[in-house]
Amino acid sequence: MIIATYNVNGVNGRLPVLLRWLAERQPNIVCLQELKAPDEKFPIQAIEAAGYGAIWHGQKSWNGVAILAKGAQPIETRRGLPGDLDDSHSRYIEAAVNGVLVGGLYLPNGNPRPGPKFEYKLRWFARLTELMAELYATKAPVVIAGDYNVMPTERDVYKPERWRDDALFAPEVRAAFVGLLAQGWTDALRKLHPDETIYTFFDYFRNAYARNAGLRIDHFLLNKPATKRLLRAEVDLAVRGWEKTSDHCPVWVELKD
DNA sequence: ATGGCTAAACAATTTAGA
Repeated sequence: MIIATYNVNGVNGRLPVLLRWLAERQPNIVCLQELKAPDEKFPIQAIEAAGYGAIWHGQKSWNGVAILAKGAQPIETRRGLPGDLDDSHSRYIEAAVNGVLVGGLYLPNGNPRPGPKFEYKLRWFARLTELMAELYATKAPVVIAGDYNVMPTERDVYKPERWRDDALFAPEVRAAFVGLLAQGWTDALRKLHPDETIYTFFDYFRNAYARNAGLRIDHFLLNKPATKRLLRAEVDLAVRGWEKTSDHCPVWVELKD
């Protein structure tokens, strides 16, 4: 079973790229982020025509998350991150598909730092940490995938010194990620590629993709039952070179069926 | 270091991304 995450950066603007990638990769489950569309503008007809059932939580202009399942309807288990009724951002959705619990997240960017956006990022991360402490204990496989907007270590940044004070690499944010790992979660990409340079995002600016000036910010965290089934973890780098593509690459793991 | 690119909401610029 292939489970993927893809920050599409506009699900409607990106639809041809998304459909081509779905056809080529044939993932069983897909978490999408940055739909940038309200619920009624989600392209459900095209996604169903591609063979996928879906649930989604949209928002006008920004954010927005979805979960797709090939030949199945995801069973929604949660929509929105608990812990703050005033948080109106669409950044978390969760579903059960074929015995696996999948959470798809779009963690706040947090720039500029310092400032209210950075404070929001830290609060959101703290709420996620609470939720994931509960989810970790689930007996079934749990996969929390998405755009975490954090480079966990220096090797996950093309030029660490330039990002030192950025909200994606700040000590508080990296510490929060370490806090998740301390709960027991496995960073799937890093576990299977301990010594490789892995990037999942390349800025549209400055020809970043061609220069391999990337960041690793899209992650898969697996609980123990999921980790036992982990076979592969890869980045579909070539998609970043397609026409009208997202600034993020699709990322995926394969779990033993 | 800086400025550069892209999408969406709008209907020419602004906001946000990372």
